[in-house]
Amino acid sequence: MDYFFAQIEERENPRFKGKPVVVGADPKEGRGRGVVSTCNYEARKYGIHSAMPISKAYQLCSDAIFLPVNMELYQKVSEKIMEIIKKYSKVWEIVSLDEAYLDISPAPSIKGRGYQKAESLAKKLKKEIFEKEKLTSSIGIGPNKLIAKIAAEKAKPNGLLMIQPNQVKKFLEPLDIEDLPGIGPKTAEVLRNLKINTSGDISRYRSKYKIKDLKKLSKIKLKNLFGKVGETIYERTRGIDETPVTSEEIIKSIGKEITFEKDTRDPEIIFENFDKIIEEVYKELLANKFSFRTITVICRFQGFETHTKSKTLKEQADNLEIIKSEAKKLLLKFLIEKPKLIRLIGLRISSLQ
DNA sequence: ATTGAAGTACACG
DNA sequence: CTAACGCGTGTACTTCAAT
Repeated sequence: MDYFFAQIEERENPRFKGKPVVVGADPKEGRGRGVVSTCNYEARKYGIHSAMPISKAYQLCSDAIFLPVNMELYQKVSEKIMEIIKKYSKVWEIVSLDEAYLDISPAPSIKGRGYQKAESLAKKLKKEIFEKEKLTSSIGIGPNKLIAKIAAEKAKPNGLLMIQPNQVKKFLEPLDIEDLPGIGPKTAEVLRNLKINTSGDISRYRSKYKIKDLKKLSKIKLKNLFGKVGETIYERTRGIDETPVTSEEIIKSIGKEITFEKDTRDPEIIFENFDKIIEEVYKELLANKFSFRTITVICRFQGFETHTKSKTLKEQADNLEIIKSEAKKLLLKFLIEKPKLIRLIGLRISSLQ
């Protein structure tokens, strides 16, 4: 879906259309501590984007319409859209509230017309979502999930982009390395510092590293630099991805965390919030009828220094009292061994069953 | 040599 | 001129101890 949260807000309140809309934390006149969840394209003209600190977004455009995240609403809309999407293939995968894959590979017997069929299905799907939900979407079509995802990204907003197997190389090579899923800021920085494309050709004049340049690195080199991720990068730069489209999802952990309005050492504030977090995690655990074995407490101090402490029990447990006592022991350890002000506390349970 | 626990780093929406 | 930095979840890696 295109700029999903902000687009829903526009739909619910048409007065917002044409104005910059930012969904996320409260900017509090520039002192807010949160980030932007999603913003519309008008807001993007000011340089605002997802995950940007809300204080910076406020600096860039204090006149924008800043809205809180109404997750329950987005969840409901998402469910309706996913019901539509699922009708288009038995093989589907929901990735997030606003993203899904469909595997519409034709049976081998009717191969050949696959991409034409895919394109007409995609047009129909976009149309149905728009008619039923009044929201625009973008679809990428490709020989695998990797290519479909990048194509969808490039098609935004309200677009459709189909990349057939013989077009994959030409499609990928001119893209920035950050366009490749799995290459985040850290990996991109390490790659930039390799200066792979300063060997005297025209690439010297390009400001950004392209996937074409990345392809000069051997699989061994990438493996040495980034381990397993490096090998995946090697495959992906060549458009290779065999991961299946699958709807089975296994929850591996449940957690909650909270950032305080101000960094604090006040035990009232810390423990009141921690109790709340424990209750919420426990509620989630009950809702899923899980048991757990590992409890992890997260503590972020002033200056963003983040640590975890965890305890794995001898046996599976599903009891609130055990979470309470073990989690508090772990949190107390933090308080004892570090005198710094605390920015965030969190709790996660894992080894679920 | 293998396994598992604890802790960290990074990615993504 | 620079820094600003949520939340929930998953994967992978390192280190160290126990089996």
